[in-house]
Amino acid sequence: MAMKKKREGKTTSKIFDDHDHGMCFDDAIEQIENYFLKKNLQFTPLRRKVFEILIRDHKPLGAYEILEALGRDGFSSSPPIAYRVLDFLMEHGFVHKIQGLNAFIACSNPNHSHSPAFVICRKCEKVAEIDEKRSGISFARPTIENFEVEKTTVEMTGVCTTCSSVAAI
Amino acid sequence: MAMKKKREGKTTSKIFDDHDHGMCFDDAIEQIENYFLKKNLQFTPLRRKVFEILIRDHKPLGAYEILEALGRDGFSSSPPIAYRVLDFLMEHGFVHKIQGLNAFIACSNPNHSHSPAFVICRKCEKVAEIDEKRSGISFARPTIENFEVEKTTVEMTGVCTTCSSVAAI
DNA sequence: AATTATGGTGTTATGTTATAACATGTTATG
DNA sequence: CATAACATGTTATAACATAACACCATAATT
Repeated sequence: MAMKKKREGKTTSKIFDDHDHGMCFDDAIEQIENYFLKKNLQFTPLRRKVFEILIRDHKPLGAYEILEALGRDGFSSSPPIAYRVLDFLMEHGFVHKIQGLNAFIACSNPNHSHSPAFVICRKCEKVAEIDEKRSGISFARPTIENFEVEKTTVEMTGVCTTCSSVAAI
Repeated sequence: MAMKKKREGKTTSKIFDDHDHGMCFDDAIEQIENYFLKKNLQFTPLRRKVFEILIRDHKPLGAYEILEALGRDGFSSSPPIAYRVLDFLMEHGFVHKIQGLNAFIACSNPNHSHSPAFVICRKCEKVAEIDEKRSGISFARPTIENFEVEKTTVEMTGVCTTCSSVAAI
């Protein structure tokens, strides 16, 4: 059984790590707890674990990678388990799907805009979530005649400076 | 064997059909022929057929739907056939992949911007390709510090007025 | 002309991602 | 208590995609 690809990063460009990860982790957990409490939603052990797996790695993980991690931690690891929890967390904005990678990532700033954009390095597969202001682009809920936009997906694929400085491909 | 979903449209909102399809078809074929000629690329029967299937239906088709159509027309219908041709046509900008649907669509305006945006009705699954000016959003090749953007994916999912006027879900 | 390289297509097998359908337990509500 | 709503578990399978290798045609090289 061969693995398709590795999702491993090397060192990173600035855009990918301009934050204090310890704080990010604690903050994120606290935020999601508060949110669930306020909304009367259950932050069950399974949901917590899935979110922790994602926020801990702080990188996009495929559903089956999450399942493996769940299995290692004593949870069930049949596919629907992951997909259901991921759907739930996505509904509430704490997880996003990176379409270009078929992978999932914890939201960097669940308080902020809910029209995030992602910058994806196709070499190291690191992903940065940016908001409108930072990206210099405007895309949230544009007005389209005869159409009600509910969700906007923006993904920018390319190469980070760290990877481009390493080798040419 | 159950089908997952149908990709069938009903009547449409303006944004989805503001063009003359007969002209669109002929134009598109002519454009791609000229392009291939100019670039010294082979517009083989298989490539032509795949493009025709897509431009004829003028809606997103899954790779396996394309394969079925190829099979009906006497071509091989094993998966790599479709994926290879689709990759080729995408490289040259005549086909786009709709990430949100895992489907492929012929490019509406191969001459224009190569940073298209797509408007996708989640009910009828009709897709419209729009360019920056029309969408009122700006996204092509934005400048991101420490990152070289190569490709930008923009997909707006929602409900078209035709579908929203039919029923509430 | 023979040789080698390149490009396009065909085929088998398998990898990877995602969902349907149904079962079981648990908590909230009438 | 009954029942509804929600959360998780399980089996099976659908849907999407690629690896690896085979074959043939045409072009470039010797």
